[in-house]
Amino acid sequence: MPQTSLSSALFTLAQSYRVTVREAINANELGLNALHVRCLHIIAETQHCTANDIVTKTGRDKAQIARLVKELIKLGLVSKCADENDKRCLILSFTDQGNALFSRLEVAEQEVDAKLCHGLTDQQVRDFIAIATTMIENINHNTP
Amino acid sequence: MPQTSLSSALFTLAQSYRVTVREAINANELGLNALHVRCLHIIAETQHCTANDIVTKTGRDKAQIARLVKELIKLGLVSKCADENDKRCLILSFTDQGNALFSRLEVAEQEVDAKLCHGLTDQQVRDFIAIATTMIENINHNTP
DNA sequence: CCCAATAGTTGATATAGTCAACTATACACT
DNA sequence: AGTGTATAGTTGACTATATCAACTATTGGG
Repeated sequence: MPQTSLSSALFTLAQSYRVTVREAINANELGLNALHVRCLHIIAETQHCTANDIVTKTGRDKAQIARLVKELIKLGLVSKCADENDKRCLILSFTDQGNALFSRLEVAEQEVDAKLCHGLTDQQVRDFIAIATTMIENINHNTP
Repeated sequence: MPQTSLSSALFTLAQSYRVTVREAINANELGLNALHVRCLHIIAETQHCTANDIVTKTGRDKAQIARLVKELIKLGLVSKCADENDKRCLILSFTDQGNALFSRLEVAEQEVDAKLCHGLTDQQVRDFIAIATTMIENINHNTP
């Protein structure tokens, strides 16, 4: 299955990636999808993370994020509580269960990443991410 | 919007790419989505292309492809006719209209690609595609 | 002729993403 | 104070994408 053009490489990779993550995650019986996982990461790495932080960092529709967060809460992984200073903001944080699961997730992810990067040097992976980031910026910046 | 991990770079890029292609295509009033476009490319580059060729090259569900092809036919871009030797196989080919549209599409795509690759050298783009291709192979090969 | 395999189609359903309207709070201002 | 505007989040309705399973038609092999 040779890949020639940029668009088809991108499209195929995205598709394969989604499928693989889903498999890895289903295999781990977590009942989460790739976007759930991204949310968990963002919550983990953001100090008093709000739903809006997730919206800006993912570029997704806020309705989608709202529902996603609701699911995470329903699953008992995340809890929200209103910010002292601004009651509009609902700060998201992990429950104990969430923390435990996140550790497991990190392991699963490392496996996917390792599989993905097999045969590539660290430098290649870094370059790849850098170029992808440039492309993302190119797309987002001048959307006329 | 800084991108750190491989997974988030990939995921964001795929999302942005889909949105951009859709915009470019809607802007060109073609009424096609990114997967339609991939199908057209595959039909263009494959000698007596069948629906099944598209399935294997895209990795998508055959039901999805069947409906997609049906749409392309309904739009008058593609026609199918049974293979002489094997009447199960329906060979897909462009109509005149399809050919005309495909040319327009190529122009639109080049614009998206150019936008995406702005500020990157040819070598970087080539490397990027090569690495993406390796990743795709890594994912597809040993799916246990 | 019967059987397993293959190409494609279809229906039902699930998942993901989008749009617009809405509530509630916050902040700025005169 | 009260009024307007911006922001955070929620919800409903909808469209688009993707997946599964059952089905038909055809093929090639015993």
